[in-house]
Amino acid sequence: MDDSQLQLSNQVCFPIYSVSRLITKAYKPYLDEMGITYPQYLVLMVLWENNSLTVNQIGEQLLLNTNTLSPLLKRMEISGIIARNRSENDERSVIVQLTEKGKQLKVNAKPIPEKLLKILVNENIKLNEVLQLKDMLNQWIEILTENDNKTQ
Amino acid sequence: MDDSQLQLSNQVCFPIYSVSRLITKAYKPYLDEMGITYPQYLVLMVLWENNSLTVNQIGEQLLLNTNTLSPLLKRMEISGIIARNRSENDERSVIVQLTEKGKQLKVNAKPIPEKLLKILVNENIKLNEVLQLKDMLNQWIEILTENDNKTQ
DNA sequence: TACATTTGTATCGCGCACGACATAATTGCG
DNA sequence: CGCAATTATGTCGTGCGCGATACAAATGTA
Repeated sequence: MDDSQLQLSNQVCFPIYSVSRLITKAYKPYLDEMGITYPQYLVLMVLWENNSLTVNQIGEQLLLNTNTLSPLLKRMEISGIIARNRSENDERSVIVQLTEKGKQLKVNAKPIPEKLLKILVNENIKLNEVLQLKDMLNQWIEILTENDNKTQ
Repeated sequence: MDDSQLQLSNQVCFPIYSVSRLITKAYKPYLDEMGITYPQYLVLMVLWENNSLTVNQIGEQLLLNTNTLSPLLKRMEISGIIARNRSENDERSVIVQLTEKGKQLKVNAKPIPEKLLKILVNENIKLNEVLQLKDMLNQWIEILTENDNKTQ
């Protein structure tokens, strides 16, 4: 393995880091109108599909721990888009549900994915390349999650 | 364009966000030994190639603004791996340089890229796919940076 | 039934990111 | 030259991410 290949992980990891930040920035103008942030948008996407979830269940889908989610959900509760209630079956669990306002935001959010796609797909980057990328990233999520579990 | 394609941007953006965080986590055990964080590692990589740079020059390479870099560089100065000095030519500029300790860290960092690559490349993800991904991400950086400049 | 263990959530502290804004040095232009 | 505009850096406030830790509820087990 030559030196350029040894540096390859840097040559891939840094672009992922940058693109991730740039994507969040690209979403911002649309999310600002809705009064939410990108991580809050992710939470909403999960809740629009599953009206009622515990904090842990949201965390499993977004790969986030409660030390990130708890304050984030508290902010979302304060802005009136979700409600949090202790489960009656299991007093440890907190049930997160959309408020009417939270449900309504789905309408505002609908045109967002297409707008982003129009930025990301062009004459140089084809749709099928994006699909390939998606599959590869999902494989990396598996690998890296497993690696993370081993390291802990 | 059908509904599944409309959701495609979400299906790509979220994995990028997750993989970015998981990669930072994967680097952590190695960087912890060196007493640095992932963003600080990025700064060091730039400085190992260019012994003396202004804050802005580092920011151009890492796509970070001074409101992120200034406090980050201050922490790196406190931990003794870089030095910051006002330029004599232009009193506005701050010259960032590696200390002896900062230069030494390059030796410790050398084996890291290979370790990461061993995690990221396996029987399912081939090296040439990673190279393809790298090119695509760099194109996205261009597109998204341009988009960001337009929006500002 | 006692008691250790596990589970679900939350708090704390620190280090980013970044928008908004401030300040001083330099540059450009009439 | 004089002064507006630009440039380089920095501060402040807010919102993540996450390791370490706390704590109460539930579970398992002798």
